Amino acid sequence: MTALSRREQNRLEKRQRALDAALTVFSENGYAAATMDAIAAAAGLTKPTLYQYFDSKEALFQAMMLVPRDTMLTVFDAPADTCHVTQLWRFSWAYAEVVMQPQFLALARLVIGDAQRSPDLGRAYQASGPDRVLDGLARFMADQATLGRLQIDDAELAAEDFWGLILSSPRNTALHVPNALPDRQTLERYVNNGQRVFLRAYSTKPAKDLAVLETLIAQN
Amino acid sequence: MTALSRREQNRLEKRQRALDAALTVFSENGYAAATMDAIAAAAGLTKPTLYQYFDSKEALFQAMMLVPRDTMLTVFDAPADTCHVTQLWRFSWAYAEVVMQPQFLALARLVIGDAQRSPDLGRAYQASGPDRVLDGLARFMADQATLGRLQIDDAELAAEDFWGLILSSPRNTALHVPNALPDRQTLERYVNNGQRVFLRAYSTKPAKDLAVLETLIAQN
Amino acid sequence: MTALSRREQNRLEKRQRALDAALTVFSENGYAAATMDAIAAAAGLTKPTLYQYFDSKEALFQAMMLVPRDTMLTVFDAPADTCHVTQLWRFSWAYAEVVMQPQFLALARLVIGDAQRSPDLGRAYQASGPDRVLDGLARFMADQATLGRLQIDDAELAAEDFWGLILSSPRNTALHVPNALPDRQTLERYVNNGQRVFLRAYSTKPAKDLAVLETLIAQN
Amino acid sequence: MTALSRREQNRLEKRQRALDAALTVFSENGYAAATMDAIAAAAGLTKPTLYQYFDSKEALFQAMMLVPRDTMLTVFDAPADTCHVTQLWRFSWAYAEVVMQPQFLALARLVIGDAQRSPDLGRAYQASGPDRVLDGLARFMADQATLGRLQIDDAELAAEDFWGLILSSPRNTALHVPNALPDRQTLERYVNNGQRVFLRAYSTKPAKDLAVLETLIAQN
DNA sequence: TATGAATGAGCATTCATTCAT
DNA sequence: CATGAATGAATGCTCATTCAT
Repeated sequence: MTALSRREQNRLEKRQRALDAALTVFSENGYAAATMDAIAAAAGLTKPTLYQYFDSKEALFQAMMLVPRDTMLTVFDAPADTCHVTQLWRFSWAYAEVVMQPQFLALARLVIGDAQRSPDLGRAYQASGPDRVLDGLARFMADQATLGRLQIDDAELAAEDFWGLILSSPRNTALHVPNALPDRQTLERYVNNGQRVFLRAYSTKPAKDLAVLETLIAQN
Repeated sequence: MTALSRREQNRLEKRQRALDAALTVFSENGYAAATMDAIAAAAGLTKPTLYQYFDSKEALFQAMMLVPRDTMLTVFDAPADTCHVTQLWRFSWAYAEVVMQPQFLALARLVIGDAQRSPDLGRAYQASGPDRVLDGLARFMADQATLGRLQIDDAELAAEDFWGLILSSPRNTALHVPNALPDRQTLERYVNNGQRVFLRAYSTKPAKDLAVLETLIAQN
Repeated sequence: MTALSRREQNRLEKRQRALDAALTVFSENGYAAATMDAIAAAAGLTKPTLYQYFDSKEALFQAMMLVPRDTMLTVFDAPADTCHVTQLWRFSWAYAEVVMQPQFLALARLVIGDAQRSPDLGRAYQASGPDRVLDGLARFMADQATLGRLQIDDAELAAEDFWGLILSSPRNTALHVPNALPDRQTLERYVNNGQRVFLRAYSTKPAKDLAVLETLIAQN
Repeated sequence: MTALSRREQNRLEKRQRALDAALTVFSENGYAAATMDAIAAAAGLTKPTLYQYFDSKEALFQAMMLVPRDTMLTVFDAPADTCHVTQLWRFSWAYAEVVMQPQFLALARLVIGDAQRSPDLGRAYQASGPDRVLDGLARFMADQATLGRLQIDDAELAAEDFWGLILSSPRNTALHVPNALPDRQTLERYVNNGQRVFLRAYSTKPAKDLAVLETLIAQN
């Protein structure tokens, strides 16, 4: 199958090691303070070898930034038939688990910290990350409105409300204060509360939906 | 009064120029890529003079970061007698106007970008900025609950919900994409919608409160 | 005959390609700025292969420099019977055509540019190039003096005068200003004038010889 | 007078040291192989200080190249009244002494060696050095033709002939073989011979002029 | 006190050269 | 044999910081 293996495989593995090392070093030091020496060392490569994989510091940075974009998008693969409360609940946790990962937070810090220096990067991140997730969520909201389950004027705003309710607070704190990730319990407090408030404001049958939500919460 | 002026005044003015220049240069380049030469030039000072005011690059950075914290706190000076919808409305815009200022966003980007490098800074920022504002808001929420106007279990969460609903979305986008501040209309869309959703979920008299809100919106 | 060909031939061809590429790259960039990568690429070889033919950059450079020396010497194959004016005329143009070739000029620039760094190279070049040509020319001058056609004290000086009169000027300019080779007409101006002046100073029958020269010039 | 001295003087002196060091190091190694470290060391400066005087290696190189151009031009300050043979004799030696200086030869080697890499440099050198000297010489030739002392068709060519006769040979050799400058006697052989040949070809009164020349030669 | 002029340490990048395949 | 992939050692250039004036 992959006949050209060995060499090719070796290259890919080293490339990956370089990208991982880059994430570590860049996020610990910021773009300018990160040195290619440090990245090479962290990747177990020599500097010239590192340069064989990436033409420049900037190129390595860009490549590293591209990696996790897609990951974020896998978040919203909702199986369409289930009850909307369950779907929101699943989405909430899928997203929370991606977004609150130390690596993801580190990346977000990098993007934000360098937004002024490289606006393209920030724009690209926004477009390919948050915007796409919100799009998916907005489509879901619109569908549920059509089905008469949610009472929604502006699906886009509803999607943003949902995200703002479940994750904005812990994520902001985590962005400011690294190494102080909320524990599971704290995170549940935010995420579950966010869903409750959302349903109170948007559900066409709040009492019933809230009951379903509490069941889901109790089960996990 | 302050007879020793002249010299003293001169010093203070230069110090201020240095701090302003620091904000400009740091936020345009990030900590590591900002040079003391550039800051000195922007302040109209020579480098050694700059060093007379601040012992090191780091010290200047820290000093610069301390400046605007207090500003943020003035945001929540609610006159206690007014109707709660009005108070929330006033708070919303007071906060929005501070938080969406280019300078404030630039600062936040710096804090976030350097959170890993200087965790103390991030922690201090969180404690003296967001946390204090949320404290004030939470106290207000608790009061309104006591007065029977809002139906609130956890005042702290309610405060965070409010903030998450009115500003998390535009602020996040603005953090990622500088030089693309939302115009007034866009900002209104978010802020007004956030208040509506909050009242739907939390008000003891949603219909009435929403009507008040719409009046407020219409008047401005 | 050369039964071991194939392999051997292949090797020789690659060696030649390497030498050609070396001339191109070295003369375009100078010794230090030329990279083995560039030479290998220009030769259509990989670097290790290149190293199989030449032990080092320096060795390749030296080998390349040896190649064209002999070429220069073919210049003075004067058929002894012809009239001296014709012989000088033939020599002039034979030499001019070799010496003003872009490749030759490029080589000369390399030798001169690296004379301090590798004095042996410069010495060898001088000995095997200019010196040998001048030797041949000086012998010719001595012969013509013996035959009573030229009035010569010091044949060596006469040879150098001849060369200085016909080519020093355009060659010096060409050395300083590459990509600005004199066109045929300009070159004729120098070369023909040089011969005229030489005959005026050295011929025992200037009027007659100059007439012959003009005929030669007119015929070509 | 120069009140701003001390500092200013110090700066100028250091700048000069840098330029001298540059000439030494560049001419010993060629442009690419010369390192800024070596130049700084040779100048007794640190690298950053060197960079304060010259923005880049290239800038330093260019500045260094500009220095001696003017020197070359002082060569042809002929006092107009003297006999033309004497004037030519003076010019010959003035020029010979400039052109055969080790420093001048080193510079010429640099220009030639880098002509392909920086054609502008070569062009500028040609224009401001050789071309201007030849211009002066050609004007002199034209004047002498007018005065009936020399028999000249093309003054420009005559000037080039003169230069080609007196100096092209020793200079070419010196360019190829550094550290082997001709001694005074050898140089006299070329320069004096060149003048003799020139007068034989160009003088309207060869016998008389040659006698004058021999007197001049005998006196020195 | 303010400044022009240093400096030591470092960083991104490149290159001649050599293995492992 | 030839190749892709390494690497150690430089090199040009910059910057935070400090003197001498």
